Amino acid sequence: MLRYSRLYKKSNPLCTLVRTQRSLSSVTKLLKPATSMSSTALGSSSRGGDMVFPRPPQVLLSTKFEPFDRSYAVNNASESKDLMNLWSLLEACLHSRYIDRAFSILKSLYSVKSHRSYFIDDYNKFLMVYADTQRDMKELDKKLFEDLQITFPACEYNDKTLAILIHYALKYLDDTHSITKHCQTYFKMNTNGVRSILSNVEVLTIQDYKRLVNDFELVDLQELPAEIKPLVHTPKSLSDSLESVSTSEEQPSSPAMQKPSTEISLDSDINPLPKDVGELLAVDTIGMKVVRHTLLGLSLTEQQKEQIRSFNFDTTANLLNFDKDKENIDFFAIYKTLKTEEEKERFAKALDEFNQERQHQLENRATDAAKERWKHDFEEAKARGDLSIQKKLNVKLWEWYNQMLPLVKEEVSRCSQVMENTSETDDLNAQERRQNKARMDYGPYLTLVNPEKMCVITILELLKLNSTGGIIEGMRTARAVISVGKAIEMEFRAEQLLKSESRVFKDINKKSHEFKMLVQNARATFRSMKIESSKILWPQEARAKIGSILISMLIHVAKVRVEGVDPVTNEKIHGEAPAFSHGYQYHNGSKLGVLKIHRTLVHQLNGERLVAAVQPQLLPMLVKPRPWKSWNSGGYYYTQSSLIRSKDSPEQVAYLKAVSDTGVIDKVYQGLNVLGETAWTINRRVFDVMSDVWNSGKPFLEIPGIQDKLVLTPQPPRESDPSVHREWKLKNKELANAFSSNRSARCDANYKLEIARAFLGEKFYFPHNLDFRGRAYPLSPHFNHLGNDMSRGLLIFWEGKKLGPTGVKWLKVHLSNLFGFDKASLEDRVGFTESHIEDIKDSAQNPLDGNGWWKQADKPWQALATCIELNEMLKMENPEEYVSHQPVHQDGTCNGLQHYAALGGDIEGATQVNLVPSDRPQDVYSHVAKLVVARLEKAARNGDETAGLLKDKIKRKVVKQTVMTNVYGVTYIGATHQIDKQLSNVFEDHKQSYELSKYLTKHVFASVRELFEGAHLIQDWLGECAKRISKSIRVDVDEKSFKNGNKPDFMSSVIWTTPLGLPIVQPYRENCKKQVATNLQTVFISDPFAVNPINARRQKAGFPPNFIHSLDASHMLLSAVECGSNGLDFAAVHDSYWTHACDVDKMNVFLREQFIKLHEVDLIERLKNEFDQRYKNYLQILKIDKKSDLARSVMELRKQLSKDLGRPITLADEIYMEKKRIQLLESEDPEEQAKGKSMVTTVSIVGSSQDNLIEKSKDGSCTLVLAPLTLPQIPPKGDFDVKELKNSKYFFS
Amino acid sequence: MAIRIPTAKELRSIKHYYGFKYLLNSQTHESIFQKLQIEAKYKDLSKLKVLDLYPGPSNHSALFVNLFKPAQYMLMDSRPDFLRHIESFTKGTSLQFYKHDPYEWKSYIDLIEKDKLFIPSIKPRDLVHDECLVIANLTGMIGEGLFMQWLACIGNKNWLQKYGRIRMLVWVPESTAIKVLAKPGEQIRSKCSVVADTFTDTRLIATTNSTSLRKFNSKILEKHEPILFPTEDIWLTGGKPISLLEVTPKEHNVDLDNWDYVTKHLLILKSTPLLEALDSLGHGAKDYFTGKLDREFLKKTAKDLDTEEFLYLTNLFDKWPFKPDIYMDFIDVFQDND
DNA sequence: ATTTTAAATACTGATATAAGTAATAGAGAATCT
DNA sequence: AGATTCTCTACCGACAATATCAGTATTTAACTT
Repeated sequence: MLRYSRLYKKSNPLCTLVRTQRSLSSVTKLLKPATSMSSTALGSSSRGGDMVFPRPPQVLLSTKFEPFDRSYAVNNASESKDLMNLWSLLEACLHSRYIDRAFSILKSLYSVKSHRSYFIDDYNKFLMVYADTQRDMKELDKKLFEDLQITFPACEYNDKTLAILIHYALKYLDDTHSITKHCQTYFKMNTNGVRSILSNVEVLTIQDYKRLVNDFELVDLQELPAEIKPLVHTPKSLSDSLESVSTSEEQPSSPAMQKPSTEISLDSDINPLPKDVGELLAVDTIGMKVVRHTLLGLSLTEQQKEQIRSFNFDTTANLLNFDKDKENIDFFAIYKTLKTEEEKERFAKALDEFNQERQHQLENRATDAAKERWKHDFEEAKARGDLSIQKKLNVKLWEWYNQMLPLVKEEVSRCSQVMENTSETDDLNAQERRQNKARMDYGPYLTLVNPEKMCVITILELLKLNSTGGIIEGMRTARAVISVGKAIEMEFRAEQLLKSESRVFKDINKKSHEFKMLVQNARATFRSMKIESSKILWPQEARAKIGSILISMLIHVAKVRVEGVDPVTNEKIHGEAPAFSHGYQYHNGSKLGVLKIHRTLVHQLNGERLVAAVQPQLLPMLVKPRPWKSWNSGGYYYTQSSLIRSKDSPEQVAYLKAVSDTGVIDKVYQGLNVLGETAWTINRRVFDVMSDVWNSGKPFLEIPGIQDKLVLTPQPPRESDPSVHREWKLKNKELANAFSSNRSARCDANYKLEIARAFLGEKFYFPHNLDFRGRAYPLSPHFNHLGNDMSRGLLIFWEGKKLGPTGVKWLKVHLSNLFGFDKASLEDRVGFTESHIEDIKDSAQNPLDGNGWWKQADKPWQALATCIELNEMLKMENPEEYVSHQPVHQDGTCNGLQHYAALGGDIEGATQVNLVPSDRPQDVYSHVAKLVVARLEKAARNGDETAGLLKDKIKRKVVKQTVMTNVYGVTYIGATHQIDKQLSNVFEDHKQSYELSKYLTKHVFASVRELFEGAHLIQDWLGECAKRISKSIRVDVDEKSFKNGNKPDFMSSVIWTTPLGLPIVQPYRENCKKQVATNLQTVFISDPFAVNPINARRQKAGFPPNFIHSLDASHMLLSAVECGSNGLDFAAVHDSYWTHACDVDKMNVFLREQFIKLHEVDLIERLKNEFDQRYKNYLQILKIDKKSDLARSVMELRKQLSKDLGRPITLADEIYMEKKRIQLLESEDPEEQAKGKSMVTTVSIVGSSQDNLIEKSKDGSCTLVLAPLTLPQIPPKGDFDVKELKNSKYFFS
Repeated sequence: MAIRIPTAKELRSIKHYYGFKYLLNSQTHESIFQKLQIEAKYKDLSKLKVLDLYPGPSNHSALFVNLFKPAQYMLMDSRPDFLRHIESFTKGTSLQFYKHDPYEWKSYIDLIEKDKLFIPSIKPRDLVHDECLVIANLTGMIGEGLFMQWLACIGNKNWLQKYGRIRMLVWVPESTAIKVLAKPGEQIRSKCSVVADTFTDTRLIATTNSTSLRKFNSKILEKHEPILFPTEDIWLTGGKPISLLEVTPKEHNVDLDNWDYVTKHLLILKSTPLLEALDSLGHGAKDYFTGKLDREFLKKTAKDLDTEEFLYLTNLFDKWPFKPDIYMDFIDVFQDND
């Protein structure tokens, strides 16, 4: 073992860790005591009733910069980074059972003092694996004793440790007496009660619970966790089936035993499934029979019944229908025909049961499925004797797979050898030794997923990345290696979850529906716990390394038949070449690693459908997403996703984790769950039309046509002028650009259609998560309701609702809106639709052969869908009876400005964005255009020629983009470009139009400012706050960042809490990327755990829009919750809310109520209070007049101090002193407090000065001083009262 | 009559130099011209046409005219801060001034073909052009890039080089000179030194006497015996050192496209043995080349290769039946269209 | 066996790369003298 | 302290430069006492 730790030291962060200890401790000593900061929390949180604005939890307001939460309670960036790496490595080693190395990692973890109190968690993980391998209780006890007494004396066991001991006692001891004795002891040792021990469901199995309760009667049933109870003690009605089930392991396939209480005839074709899939499956197959039975029991047509009878409910064989020629059951069609609610419910239940299983398969067996397809095609080809030169793609892939597999296995076993130190180390040359050393780094990760899967993943990832990253026939190496690494990691997590789940539940069989539900419930809980416990992500470096290893193996084996021309004989010759080739390309003088795909393979890929590459883990879900319960538990079942998409910012995650389980963001969870629970299906009619268009290969609307290969223009003669050459190059780049954007557009459309096809007739859901501002996005890429018009046109609600009187109206309005006719009153919009009834009918009936009216719409596909819906409706005798599935949108009119107007209280602005009731919708863009024209006219009257030239040219369109982007803080120059784009249509001369644009931009800005005066003051205020915060200094700033005795790095990002309690951390920091060596090349990646200096510019520019977005996100989630709890189906695209036509009126009321509720509180004041708390005691650097009294006294003190110190005083010294002063002031000890009060520092002098210090006196010489961070005063608010919104029907319309 | 040489005093009003550096010591200039043996290279000075690009303060221009009285001496510059200066001091002299941007290819077309103000004679390529000389200062920020393009023009035989092998005297930053003059085996051996080797004879005529002098190839220093001048002679002071190169185009017959591809790619892995480095040339390159080259050669690295060896590899590459499409060798910049 | 010293290795940071500054030009921050 | 030169340039979803070497830090080995 000593040897291991030696080896380990050699190549791991441990050494740096130990190194930094010395310098660290001095820093840690200076930190304020932990108690001092929690007292700064905002009052006591009296949370009553419907609290929309919970107080932010205390941790958020700590003035101490805490990049990580409790388990990351480390405040040194490099240390925390090492910790993350160590954890990741520990996890990997434990999974691969490298006990010794794991133990040495534990030792290094133990040596990190700041982490000491959480060390037991790591130890427990180790203990579990250790116990598993040791198989002897005595040994285990001894080991534990030794470890805790001698090796890790400062570490104390906890209840989980005891749970582990109990579990293994139950497992390894065989006589009742010793089990009882052991367990009794363990229970007595509890630290937080027996219940706490028993709550470790990820340790104890159901069997354990049963034995503890029933057999040994060591604990009472009441002590068990709620979800477990029913499984251990089953109600009478279920006990029979349970009884038979629990013994079924001994008698696996006795037909008699498996006869369930329901009356399904059981055929004897229960295929025992491969062992590793787990017993669950075998049983579920029976479950599927139940599903079929249930479905057949519904009132269906004979045809439908026949469909169901012949449908293979075996999910391993029949997952999603990616087959073009095969028709799956159209569940949606069946569902629609059901008459009674009762039947619908029964159907839903059965479908759900079936889908539960399918979802499980989808997420878990994705790679296997791909492999099976290859194999199938290969064998088919072999059977036909058709292994011709132009092999089918899948045949090739299967061959590659088979050649790659042994290489991977070899490498994996090498890694294992190195890890176990069984390899011969003596007679190795330097090269091999180095390689082995590298294996120490990536080995633990490479051994986690089985080689078969890794091969498949590698192949799939590379194919998927074809033609990405601007490479014409290939991809960027950096992207490839990381993608493969990530995919492996994802697979590992899913596998790990599945394995441990079946471990816990393996003793259980389930037959009856109720019992199954119980198990499901317990499983969900279990999953959540499990997911939470595996919080550690692999370091980017490890991903890149294993990715590169696998890719280089694939490169090595993957060959394609190629054709070439012999330059001498000019004959065609054939040969074999690697399918992938690693090389480089230059871009603006920078090298870029490239993985080229051979042209023949690219052509083949272009011909194939993209089925192979669709990432099956991230499709829409067949069952309701797992509800969000904590920061990383929700969404898919086996694929881990986190509540927010943090941009590699540990800070964001830390703040999120801190509130995750405190209940303050429950509204966020609820809102997301509502979004996730909306069931969708594919609009088959629209799909059919699209499919026709697609297959024609011709360009149509936004679908680009099929294109042949890229043809570049021939090179001009060498001796032509350089400018000609330049033209040629540009031309080619343009061609390539057009080609690849066309290609990617067609790919994108292809993905969408493929996914839509697979989900035809299915019921599915979109799991959501949030971006860092709190806006919601579906997790499934490619195809979702946030997509383009095409995606949206394909989607309808699964549930249908009768239109009713208002529904008819709203459906008509919807169509009008889709045509861009949305500035008129609702009545006029209805009129618009009614005046096109014939067009609608034509469009619906002959979408492609008719007049194609729908194609003229702004959003043609959605318009087509709505036309079809309207057409069906019109067929009804009473249109109000029509059951509609079409989502109807209500869009905020310039939502950002709506929030700004509400914050700023601008009456005129509020009117223009429809916060004020009106009989017509206001159009802010036209209004701004009007204001601009007025300005121009005035200027023209004063003899301004430019104004005269422009004043007739100002249309809504010219200003629209600028007004819109103004909310996002567009700069003067950016806006000029936008306007120039518009004006260049009117003015021929480039120069002139640009000049005019510059001029016009000024007026547009001024007009917007005039209209939204209050809003702009707030925008400025937000910007100023962000600027000051991001340029502020924490008193316990890292000493290392005082590089040249100058300013330290600024480290504080802007952090705030949304009205829903979600903490938001702006992630903008300088990106410090480093080169990391991999097998293929070095790649340039940023370390996600590093904490870098702030990017003040982006912090400042980003804060105003981000703050507004955090508000609109809150508004959306609040509305979602409200709609959800009132039984509405709800979906949203940020500021466009969707529901059934009949519910639009209700939704509108809800969303207005929620908006009012949101803005009733003075959000800006709330924000300032939060800032004042959070950034209390932070310092800023100010420029003050050198001649002022204040400056003089500061200089005086500095002189004095430097005399005492015997050297010139630095900024660092001043900060240090201030830190001391604050420490004293916050001390418990009154004596120290008094000392603090009497202490005078440069900061205290400036702080106590009453002057307005803000950067005055530009002239005259200035001096820099430190001052406490102060934020500017909140600008005055206008008179608009948000309550007026209540009756504004055009607010969202 | 001699042209007055601008003094340092009158240059004081010029504020912006766009990063350009000029040697202002007339004495040094004179010895440079001496060393260059202008009279020997341009036998008939009455036919000599000189194009002076980015002349800036232009005191070397005045000196040149005074010394050699060429048939024509054309200055080309367009930097606002220099315009006034050049205009005023060329007035009434035989110096001509063309107010266009030497960076633009179009400027040359305009000068020669449209305005017909400077017409180089067309000379056969077997000899160096003896009636035309280009003097340029490329010490500014864009300088190095432009210099490399001019070298490429020599390869392409286009731009001014289409009139014959026109010699160029180019002021460049010292770092560029060091790079260009690197020889096989050196650490800094790079594409541009291979280009210079292949298409030109390049001599170091003069360079700043600075500490970084040692970074030059010592053999080159020995052979070329450049004139050394102190840093103080450089106008704007305090900047980086500069060097003067004499670039004499060579006649060549190189398969440029393939050659460019091969050298570019091999030099990325310039210290990796060819055995490995060659593989980055395309799918299966390693197999192809290892079959064609002997083991010892494959142990060499790209930075060790001389011109001939690069040409040999280019030839092999061209004969490769499965060679990749060398015109697809660029990256398609991701651009958003919203 | 322990300490000292030299050699070997690992790690970090700097620099060069290609070769029209893509089309645009002004504000604000960072760096240099 | 003051001028000059970089760096961006509307938010989010989003997606990325690399080889080489000099110089330093650390480890290993070699050697001495």
